[in-house]
Amino acid sequence: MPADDTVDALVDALVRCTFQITGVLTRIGADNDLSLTQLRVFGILRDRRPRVTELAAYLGLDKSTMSGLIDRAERRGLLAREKNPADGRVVDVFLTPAGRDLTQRLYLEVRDALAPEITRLRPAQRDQLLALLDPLLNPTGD
Amino acid sequence: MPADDTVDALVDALVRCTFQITGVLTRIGADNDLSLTQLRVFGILRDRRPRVTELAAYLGLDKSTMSGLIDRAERRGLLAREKNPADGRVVDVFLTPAGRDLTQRLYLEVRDALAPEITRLRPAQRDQLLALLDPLLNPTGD
DNA sequence: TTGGTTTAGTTGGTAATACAAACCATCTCT
DNA sequence: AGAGATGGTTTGTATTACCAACTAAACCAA
Repeated sequence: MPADDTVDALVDALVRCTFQITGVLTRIGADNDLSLTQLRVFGILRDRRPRVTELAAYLGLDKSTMSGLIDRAERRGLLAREKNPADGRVVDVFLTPAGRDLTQRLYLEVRDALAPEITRLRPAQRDQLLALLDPLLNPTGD
Repeated sequence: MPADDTVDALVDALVRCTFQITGVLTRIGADNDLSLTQLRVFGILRDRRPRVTELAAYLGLDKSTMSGLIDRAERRGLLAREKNPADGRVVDVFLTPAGRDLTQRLYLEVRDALAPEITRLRPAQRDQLLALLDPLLNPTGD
């Protein structure tokens, strides 16, 4: 692994960018009484209906952690559990209408919070950035 | 604020990128018995010697949270407190040699973990990405 | 079909993270 | 000197997170 200043600078920029966005997300979560982790849960449930273990795997958390997280959100009426009819051991998790509303609101808040930074880029640059982030997100090939 | 699909896609990509990198950082932290927050603490102390409140402000945390964080790391000999000679109320925080070593190792681990993704970009693209991230990080002007 | 194993999820125990409120020490300003 | 502001710690509580132990359901083998 050869020393490469650009790689170093990029690692630095990516990490700082990560913390900056995490800060925004944490703040928006806190405004809605949600932790960052719960925010992620809602993000995942937006277009999925996973079982508990799948959800835990997405988030890199233990099953038991997942149980508690779901408990608390369920008590608040934001999501619900349902036994999987095909396999009695499995519990599916999904958003309630209230949870869906909240998720939508959260998404708009995040969008509005990040928009000022994004619109600092010219439209052509936005497309460029999108194209550059893609290979970082999708480990296609390799 | 007009609807703009590119902005939406970019928000999505940035958030996913954030969680992906957070995952990497969390794993590296865990391998070294450090939480993500502690990782950030070490990152900040790498080239600073802040007072407790400054550190808390950087991280967006309460003073009291900071106290505990520092306590635990201090007990492990990774960082130290020192009364500020100019103002008896203030406590400065800084890395011990052991903490400095650990921080350096962590940095290399992060670098190695992110390098594969980065080297998927051609060198010219890396420079481009760096240039595009810059305005997101530095709210110059506005 | 019965018995052993694996899989899915919950429960209980512990440590770390995080906040708020109360508190002590020090500094600042009048 | 005394009142108020500032910087940190302490205390109490909820959440996050892990591990280990447990229960229920499914699978598999003989």
